[in-house]
Amino acid sequence: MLDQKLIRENPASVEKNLSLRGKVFKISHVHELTIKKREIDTEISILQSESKKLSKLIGQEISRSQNNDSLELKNLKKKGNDYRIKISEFEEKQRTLNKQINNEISNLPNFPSKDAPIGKDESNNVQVKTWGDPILKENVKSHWEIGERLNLFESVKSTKISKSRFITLIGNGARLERALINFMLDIHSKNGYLELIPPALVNSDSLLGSGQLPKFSNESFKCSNDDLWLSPTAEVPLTSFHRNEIIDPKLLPIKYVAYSPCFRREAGSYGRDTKGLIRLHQFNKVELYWFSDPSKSLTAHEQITADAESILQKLNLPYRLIDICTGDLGFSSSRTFDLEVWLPSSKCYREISSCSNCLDFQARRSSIRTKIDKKNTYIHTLNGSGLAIGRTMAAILENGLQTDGSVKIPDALVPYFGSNLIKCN
RNA sequence: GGAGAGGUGGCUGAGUGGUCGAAAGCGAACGACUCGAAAUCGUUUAAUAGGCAACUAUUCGUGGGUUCGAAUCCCACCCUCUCCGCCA
Repeated sequence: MLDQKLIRENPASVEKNLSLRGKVFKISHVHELTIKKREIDTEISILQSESKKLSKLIGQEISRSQNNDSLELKNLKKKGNDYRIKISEFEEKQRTLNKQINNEISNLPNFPSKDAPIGKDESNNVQVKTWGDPILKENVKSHWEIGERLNLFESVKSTKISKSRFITLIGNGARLERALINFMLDIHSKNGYLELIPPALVNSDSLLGSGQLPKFSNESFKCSNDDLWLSPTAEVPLTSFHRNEIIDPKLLPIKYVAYSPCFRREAGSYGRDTKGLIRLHQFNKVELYWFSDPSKSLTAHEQITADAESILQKLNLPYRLIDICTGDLGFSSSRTFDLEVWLPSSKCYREISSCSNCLDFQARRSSIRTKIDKKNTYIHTLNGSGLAIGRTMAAILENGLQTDGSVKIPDALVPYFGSNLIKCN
């Protein structure tokens, strides 16, 4: 959520900042509404003040005179009634205005950071660095072919259970998934993150707080009988874990690592990544999350990204770091570094982690503050996948494929998986 | 799902129509006493919006309503707790 005061006082700078996203944002309408609201607020405040004084006077009058039916009292009450009617008229207007303003502002995305590369879409993203040596061989089997051959997962049967884009993990596939989750949780815990397993169902306020609602209701699954949604990412429950709180500054930064299943409708992605583990309606993810002192979120952003990278390095998976350009930034983010892992079969890097600094955007939506110099100040929130489990498995299968069709398990994962090889039957 | 109880400031908890934004206690901060500390005493101690400030307004789960005036009365909803039932 952008600062309403800023919209009211400096609409030009708001439009200018938003336009970095490569689209035109017209905020003149909200701007007018905020000014109107301000006038009405003042008007109401004055009326209430007078009405309050009058009520006190009536109270004093009654206790003094004992005559509850005097003409004077009747006149005073009549006057008070006039106030009440007038005030309720203004309040009606105020309610409508508030609704309109909230609607419009909660649909506005965060400002891109000044440090983010300027660009229109993903083609303008900037590669910052690469790590490891990508395998460049012809005819490398895709991870779904490998998985099918080794009987690690099953998608056709899963459409019976649910529909397309769901998967059932089997045997070593299930075990590898479990090993990856434990491995990542352990590493991050050792690095100072507190482990959480949050609810997988979240209410509308939670989705609003982290920025998935109101704009992206189409991208999450909704429970029809309740105000509950299947959480698309642990970022949602983690943000709301501290919603409506004022956090003791001594506790900052708060760092959480959370395992959670993630559910996404993937509307509009028909025909893309239809096979394998890359794009599913349900997938597992280990998420990193920081509540940071506002003055320290830039270094926090570097740290959270490095923490996500450390998993790829320990698994010895080649990857690159991408600085997302202003036009490709997610709704709540001011700056995002994507980690993309090398997939030999498609000879390209695929997103496996997204590390974002949302500054005070989510904190304002969720009302999460801390005391700085005795003033309540919105904290900064950062999130990063550390990592998406399914995509990590895909990368391990393709990068670890041996000439005999077996798959080598990265050394660091062996203690978790219990074997250094997935053999062909 | 059935029956009951309840949601008040950082916490405990009083308050059933009129200076109640709210007693009291705890906690916290500051000061006095002390070489220092404990104890004691004194003062202070909610948030939000607007304003440079004085101040004004709002907020007693949420949203409506009654009234000149609502923490207090009415309606709806949400949540929590206890017991029973069901259940991993």
